[in-house]
Order: sequence, then structure tokens, then C-alpha cells
Amino acid sequence: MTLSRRTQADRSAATRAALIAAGRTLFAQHGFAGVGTEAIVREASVSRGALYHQFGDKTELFAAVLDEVEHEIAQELVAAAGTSGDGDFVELMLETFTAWLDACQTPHVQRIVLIDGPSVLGWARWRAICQHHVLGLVEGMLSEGVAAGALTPLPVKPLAHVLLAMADEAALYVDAAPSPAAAQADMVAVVRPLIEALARE
Amino acid sequence: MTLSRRTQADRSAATRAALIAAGRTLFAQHGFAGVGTEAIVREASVSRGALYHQFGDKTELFAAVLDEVEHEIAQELVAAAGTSGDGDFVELMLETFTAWLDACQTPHVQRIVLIDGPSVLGWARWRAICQHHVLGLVEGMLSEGVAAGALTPLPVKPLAHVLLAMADEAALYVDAAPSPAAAQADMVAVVRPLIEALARE
DNA sequence: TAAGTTGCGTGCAGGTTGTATGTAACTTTA
DNA sequence: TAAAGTTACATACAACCTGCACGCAACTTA
Repeated sequence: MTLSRRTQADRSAATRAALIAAGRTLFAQHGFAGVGTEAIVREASVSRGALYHQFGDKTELFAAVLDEVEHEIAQELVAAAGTSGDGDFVELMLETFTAWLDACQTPHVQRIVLIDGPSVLGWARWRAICQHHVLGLVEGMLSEGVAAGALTPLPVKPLAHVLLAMADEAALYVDAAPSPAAAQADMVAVVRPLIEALARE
Repeated sequence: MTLSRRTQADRSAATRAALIAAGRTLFAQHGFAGVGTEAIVREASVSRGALYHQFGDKTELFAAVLDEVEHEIAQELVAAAGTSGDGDFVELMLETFTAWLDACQTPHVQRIVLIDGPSVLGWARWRAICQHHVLGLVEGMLSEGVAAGALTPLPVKPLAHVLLAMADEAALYVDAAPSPAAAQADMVAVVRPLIEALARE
């Protein structure tokens, strides 16, 4: 074993983390197209060479950022679903929905996940990343609902897609509304009957 | 009156139309970021000067393209709703929904309206343009439904937003699916109970 | 017809991305 | 532990792209 002060893996991990953190901040603030690689590496205190060594592309860095953000949101959602306690299916879905709305009130999510994601990565790759995190979570919840008989049997995958799309739009709608609180109440009022409709036999 | 062969308004209209048509084709094929102004003006057989005279910006050209596409889709939707004949509200909504899916199977719509729109123009401006065309149409249908008593009274504006968001995602889902026909059938199966839920008192 | 406005063509400046080339840090092998 | 090899990073450079400035031509108005 050598006496190296920093292993190569550590160096890589540190610069990757710094770049992802910087990208996350700046992409959220100015959008993918609005921030240059120069600004990113300055924020991360590394050189452009490091960026292009760690990520093949500015786009690849964005993908890494998106993946991290989605991962965090998914954790928040399972936490929210966990506290939701005993199992009315409708309530579980609605609590997850509002947890999603809350998570999306940070600009990170809106700009990176909802606005730029599809445009920068293309819809297919964007949804593939969602699939690994939030979208997969929703599908799982729906599958359990169907298995438990609490949910009308319907094709789960397309259902998860449209429900998540609803949640995405709701998040953007709420944030853009003059009175977010009122808008969120409206949204819940609109979504509740839709979820309830799915719950009946 | 002069004997001018072409009036200024005609010149402007012709170059504007050529630029919008070129932008429409190329934006649909390669995305907003993937096509340079040089390619656009070559396709339109004008100079870059003409572009920057007619539109302040590459972004402004994109907005004009989006506006045109939305206008055409809205016309298709009213046509579809017109042939839908006598009035079951659920059937009207579902026919409009499938008409939307059909319209979105042309790549023009997907890439320009659904993918790049929010990213290039920002969500607020994007939805404002939708409001003038498709989104406004949906809101109108819902308002009539409420007035006629065919629809549970709910806040119409947020409802229109989530329904349209569902339709957007459905369109992209169907197109990306290995078997679009099957995916579309699934989507209709999923959306129908949701619409029916809104229709009952 | 002369003056003024509108539409358009072209060259230029600033900025951006990705790559090529060189160097330092770390790891493996003998 | 010393040499060889690999990995991580720094920097200079080439290609490109956007938007503007300036100038000219077409049209309109007085």
C-alpha cells in the first residue's frame, strides 16, 4: 500500500461532486443554455479540463445533476409516504402529491427537472432518469394499490405517466400563480376527485 | 397610388412567412439549440439580416413558429369537436383528446410545442401562448360543461392545466412507445375513467 | 422628384463549446 | 524503491454561433 495522501478515486469524486453542485446551482438559476462551462468551473474551483475529463459533455454534467436531484426528491417522497401512516390509498396518493408540490417549490427542481430536462436530454432519456427515481416510485405505489384491490385495475405504466405529468404541471402552475397557497388548494381540490375516481371499484 | 410591384407589407409578410416555415421545419428536426440562424436563413432563402430585422431574436422567431403551430392545432381540435356531433360531454372530451394525440404524432408538435417550448420561452410565456389557442379552448369546453351541469363544478383553470398536461404526456408516451397503437389504446383506457369521474355529479 | 422610412445584405466583435497537447499526481510492477 | 504506466487535470487553440453596426436598395410620402 502506498502512503498517498489522496487516492485517485477521492480526487475524482471530489471534483465530480464540486462540478455537480456548481452545475446544480447555476443551471437552476439561469437554465442550461444560460450558463457557460466557464462559469461552472469557476463556481466549482476547477478548470474546464477537469470538467471535460469527468464528463464527456456539458450535457452529461446536466444529466448527472438531474439524476442527483431526482434521487433526493424520491427520498423526500418516500419519507412523506412513510409518515402518512396507516393506509387509505387515496390519502397516501394525495400526501405524496402535496409532498411533490412542496419539493418543486425549490427552483432547483422546476428549472432542472421540469423545464430544461426534456429539452436538454430529450424526452426519452429524461423519462428514463425519472423512471429510476420518482416515476418508478409512483408505478410501485400504483402496483401495490392494484394488488391490494384499492385501485381499479388499469395499465399501471401509462397511468403513472399521466399522474406524474399532472403533478409536474401542478407544481409549475402553483409556483407561477399570483397566490401560490390558493392555487395549491385549487389543485388539490381538482386532483382529489381524480384520485378518488381511480380508487373505486 | 404608386405603381410599385411589391408593397413593403408584402415583402415583410413574405420573408416572415419564409422564416417561420424554415424555422418550423428545422426546429422540429433538430431542436431549437441544434439549428443555427445560418441554416434557417439558407432554408428560407434570405439573409441573416432579414431574420434580425423581422425578429429581434432567434427566440422571437421560435415564438412566432410556436404560435403558428398552436393556431393550427386549435383549428384541428375544433374541427374534431365539431364532427363529434351531439353532445355527450365525456365523448366530446375523449374525442378532443384523441384528436390531440393525432395532431401530436407529427414531430413538429412534439419537439416545438411540448419539448422545447417551455425551455426556450420559459414556462409562463409558453403557457401564455397555449392559453391563446389550445389551453383556452379546453377551458372553454370545461366552462360550458360546468354551465350545462354536465361537469362537477371545479376550478376550471387549474383543471384545464392538468388535463392538458396529461394530454401532452400521453402524446409523448404514445410516440415513444414500441407499439404506438397499443400505447394509445392504453392511454384512452386510463383517461376515460378520469374524465367520467369529472362528469358525474 | 426629393426627402424620408422601411427592408435587407454583409462584415465584425464577443463569447461559447469541445479538443489537442502537455504536465503533474497517483498506481502498478519488478 | 525505482521505473513504467495510467489517471486526473491545466491550457492554448480552432471552429462556431449570435447579435449588432453599418451601408445600400426598395418603397412611401410630401
